[in-house]
Amino acid sequence: MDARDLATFEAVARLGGMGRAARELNTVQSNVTQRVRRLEEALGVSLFERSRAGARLTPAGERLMPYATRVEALLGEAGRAARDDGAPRGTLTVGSLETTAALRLSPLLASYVQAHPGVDLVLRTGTTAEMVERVLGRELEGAFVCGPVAHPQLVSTPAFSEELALLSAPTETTLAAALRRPDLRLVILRAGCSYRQRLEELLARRGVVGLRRLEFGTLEAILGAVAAGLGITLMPRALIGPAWRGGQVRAHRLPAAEARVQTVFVRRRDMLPSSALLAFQKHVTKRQTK
Amino acid sequence: MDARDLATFEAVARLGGMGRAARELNTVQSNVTQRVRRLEEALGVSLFERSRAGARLTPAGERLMPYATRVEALLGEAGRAARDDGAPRGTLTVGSLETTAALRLSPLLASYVQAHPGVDLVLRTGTTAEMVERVLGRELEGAFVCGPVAHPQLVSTPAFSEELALLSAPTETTLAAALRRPDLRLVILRAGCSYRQRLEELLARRGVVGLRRLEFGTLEAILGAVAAGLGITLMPRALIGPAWRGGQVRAHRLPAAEARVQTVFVRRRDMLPSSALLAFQKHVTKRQTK
DNA sequence: TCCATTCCATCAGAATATCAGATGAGCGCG
DNA sequence: CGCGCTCATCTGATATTCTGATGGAATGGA
Repeated sequence: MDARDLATFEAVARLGGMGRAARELNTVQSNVTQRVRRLEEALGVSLFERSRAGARLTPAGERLMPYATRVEALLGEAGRAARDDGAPRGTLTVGSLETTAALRLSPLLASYVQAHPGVDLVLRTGTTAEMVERVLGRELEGAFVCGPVAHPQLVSTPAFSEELALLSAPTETTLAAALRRPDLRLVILRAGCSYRQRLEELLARRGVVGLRRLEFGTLEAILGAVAAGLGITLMPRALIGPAWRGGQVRAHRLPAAEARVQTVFVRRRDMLPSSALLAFQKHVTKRQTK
Repeated sequence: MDARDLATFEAVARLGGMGRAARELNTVQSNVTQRVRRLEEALGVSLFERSRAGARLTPAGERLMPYATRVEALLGEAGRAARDDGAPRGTLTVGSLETTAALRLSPLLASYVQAHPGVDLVLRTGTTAEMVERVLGRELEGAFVCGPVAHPQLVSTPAFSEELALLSAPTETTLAAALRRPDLRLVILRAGCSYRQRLEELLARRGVVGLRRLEFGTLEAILGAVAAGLGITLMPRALIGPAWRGGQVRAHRLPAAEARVQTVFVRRRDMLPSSALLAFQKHVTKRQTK
């Protein structure tokens, strides 16, 4: 059984059609048809039900499908294992929450790339949900996300511990006062942000629900909006040093149970970490204990 | 990365030379060279150290090797999974101890092949060590061996429980008397037989060591030899009914702790059992409880 | 009903890849 | 030095794979 036939099969099954698979594989449809046919002949079973709408897996195809993905993953891993001689090199693609990147990662990344000049480091930012999705999809080798993460396919290691603070305009002297404002809004970074969810839970416990939201793409814009009295937000206390010191925003302390948030580093359980990733994790741990 | 290149690589690594691999793969040496070269180019690393003596793995090759075997196994399993629709068919190859085959398996096998006419059943016999080796090497889907078996790659399920008896010529009326004979020999089936080992342990506990051995290939020959006073042997009590009834041999009862032996069915942990094997195991369990 | 669209199957020729066999080079050994 | 062993390289024959065109079947809209 040819691995490339299997990959073709996988694409057809995933995309639900031979033509679509051909486009993804940068080839023509007749080719895909031929590969699938050959696979079917080699196995002696029919893998797809063909119809006007496309191709649908037969029971035999359903049984084969998980193997197709596993073989692909294993071949990829084999290549990495053979190439990787223990000296970190190549491209390391990791993800991070925007806030973590801003607050913790810059010095860490700087010293990492300095220590390992053979590595091309790529950092993607996004929400916890997006990062988890991308790690599962093998787009990222790992990611810093808001913990805890419980997923059977992932293994997570604690990276940082943050204390969150609720920010309001400096004119609100207490948390209670800030929450009493009739035109209160949540100023958030992105729709799926895990701090947003946390903030809403936190407010709900205080009887505040159904607030309007303002969404800004950058941390600076958020701080600016809060300073201007447009609303409140939640973010790591350590991140707001400058703005707070300048008196632009007021940080309201929260009870420890609500304030503490663990940032964890997650990676796929079944993917062997590259030397570059191992060195990265070691780097993180070292910084953390220091 | 092509799976066939990987298989070629695996053969070269295992046999220690391209020419030898070519012979095993039914092709010519130039072809093997080409495939290995392509693999090396694709990976960007050298996999073998070539020399007059053959080809030796480089560190990169060592890292790739386990993946090569895993990919091969996974592809084989994929084919089986796709073909196997739950109705037992195809070839089922199992192993068994000679004694277990004689004592327990004949009716079981008969009813199994009757219940599943689509299955070609192959039974290989040998010692526990041989069977375990073959199961690990995927030559057998599973085997009945002398338990307990503790191997991380194997999973074993109890199949039968035997009571062993020590056999001597009918002229020896007691076990003690039988052991006192100066020209005592062990009559055994094969060199690696697990009953032989057990018998020697058993005798050692009674202060009898260093006995000569007689090795015969069939159970009948062993019983004949014991009947003729050539020596003693150990085998399942249930197996010797006819010979014992005929007064040809005498069976000496052993203490329960020494007499009980579990026959277990072992299979590879990481290999998905075929429907034929599942049906077989179910068959065994049913018979056992009946 | 008819036509455009969207699937998949099939075919034939061109481009590629694979194969076998011959040859060459390196090296140790008698 | 020639023999026997290895692997590398080359070449032409063979096989496979790719492409682009064509055809059929089903669907949905005019």
